Amino acid sequence: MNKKRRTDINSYIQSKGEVTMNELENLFPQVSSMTLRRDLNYLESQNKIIRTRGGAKSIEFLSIGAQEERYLKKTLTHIDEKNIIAAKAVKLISPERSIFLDAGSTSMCLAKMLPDERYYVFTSAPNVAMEVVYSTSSTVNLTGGEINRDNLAVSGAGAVEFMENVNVDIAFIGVPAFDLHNGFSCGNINDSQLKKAIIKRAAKVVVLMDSYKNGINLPYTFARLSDVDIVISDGKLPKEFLDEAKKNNVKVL
Amino acid sequence: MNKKRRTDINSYIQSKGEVTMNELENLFPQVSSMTLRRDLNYLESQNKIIRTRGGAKSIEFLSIGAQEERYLKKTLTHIDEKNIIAAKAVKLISPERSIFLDAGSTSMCLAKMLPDERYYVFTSAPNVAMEVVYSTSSTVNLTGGEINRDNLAVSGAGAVEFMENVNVDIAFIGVPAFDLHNGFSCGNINDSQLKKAIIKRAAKVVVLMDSYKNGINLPYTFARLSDVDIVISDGKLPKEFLDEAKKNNVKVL
DNA sequence: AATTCGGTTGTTTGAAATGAACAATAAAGG
DNA sequence: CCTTTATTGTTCATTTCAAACAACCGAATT
Repeated sequence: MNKKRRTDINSYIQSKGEVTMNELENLFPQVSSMTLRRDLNYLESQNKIIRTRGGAKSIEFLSIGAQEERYLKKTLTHIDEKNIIAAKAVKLISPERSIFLDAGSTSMCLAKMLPDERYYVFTSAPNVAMEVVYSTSSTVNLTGGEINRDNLAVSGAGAVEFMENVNVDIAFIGVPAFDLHNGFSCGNINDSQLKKAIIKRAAKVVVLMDSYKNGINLPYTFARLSDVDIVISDGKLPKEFLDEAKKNNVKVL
Repeated sequence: MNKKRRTDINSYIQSKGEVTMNELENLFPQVSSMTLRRDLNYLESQNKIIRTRGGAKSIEFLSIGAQEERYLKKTLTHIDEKNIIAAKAVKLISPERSIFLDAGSTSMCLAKMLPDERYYVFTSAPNVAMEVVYSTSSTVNLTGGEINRDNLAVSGAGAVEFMENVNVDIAFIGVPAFDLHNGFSCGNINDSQLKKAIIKRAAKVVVLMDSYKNGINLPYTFARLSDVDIVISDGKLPKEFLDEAKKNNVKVL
């Protein structure tokens, strides 16, 4: 079995949403269509895609209902960068640890990549929580409060209080905006307070930030560079950022 | 175009997850397979199902990954009864009200039926919360705490405390078991405490109970018949239950 | 090096599913 | 009652499919 071909086919389908046999045959002229069909069947058995007449569709794509499109758009922008970041982040996690996963599409990416082990997971996002419950054997805790329609985060007074009483080994914080002068900021006061509370409680603070977030300002600063331990990005951050990080003893991956 | 046939086909697919053409042909012997195929294509164009070779699959179902199957099984047992119950329940709800939706598959059914209005929704289930966020314009509040893998309920001390501070006009409580002697009971102490707290805070308490739950005992009683205002069931409850309900001034739908 | 073995890939082939095109039927409107 | 339009049924050529077997590859064993 050619594993690479199968993962290639899968990523192609995941990025395009669907394929036809003809497409695949052009894409992989070296292999026979029977083999491609076998690959599709395999991927279907793994619940990655579903077979249709003359091709296949991505399950990810289908599972996103019409109403979710607004959120979907955000999920899909810069998806490659987010996958890179999440792949780096998942390496920092080991079983039986207590981890916090923020709300947002990058964290969701990370949640999907978690190996099926037992962790103690805290999160403020119901979608992340469900993903972790389903795909790992972890204990999952969710902060309570009102759900923000934009990023699906639960926040508010209750959430802050909840997080003030837990110890986390490693917290993964999504970042809506960063600016050298104002630090990490976001557009919602509740989210900002929750992030602050978590950063205070976490032994290690890891920030997930794709390079498009750099140079943007939002109203509420929740952390400075000096407050975090590791910044994970996609390798396209400018030199000034890297210098400033080094000055603050922050590792950049 | 026969609209009823198409909605029938759709609900059949939604409840079973998938169909084959043969199945449909047996189900609708009056119509030709070409027509059925046309129906499937139509439903696909409406994003209700996706066509496969020799049949179709529910989109809802696909979004449920392999790991979710355990929960899925519960979702699918007695699905008709649950739909009947949810349909009755949704009639009790009007816009701008503050409502509580319990965890569990019956509540999830109810959530899916909510018209797109603005409510103030409180729930202890992240899947219910997401459904309501996506399909209505409501303000959605989630209780915090640990997620129970069996029923996807968030419960624990935090959840109880959270619910003690809110006012709900109408609470829909799912029931795992009922017995004339021990009242409504469930198998988890945390869930039981949360249900108790909600019943205390709700102006009107509505219990969603399919008839299969009658005559079963579980360790933790969270309410007596006299504590609730309305019991919604599927019309298959025994006379003794109805008598007892009348004695306690409980309406049975 | 030759042999064997497990697994993957290619080819042939008959069966199944599909949709186009046209015929039949039902429904709607004058 | 006739005309028009939409839906449904039937036939049929085309496409897609997987079973079965053959060929191939690579690794382990002799």
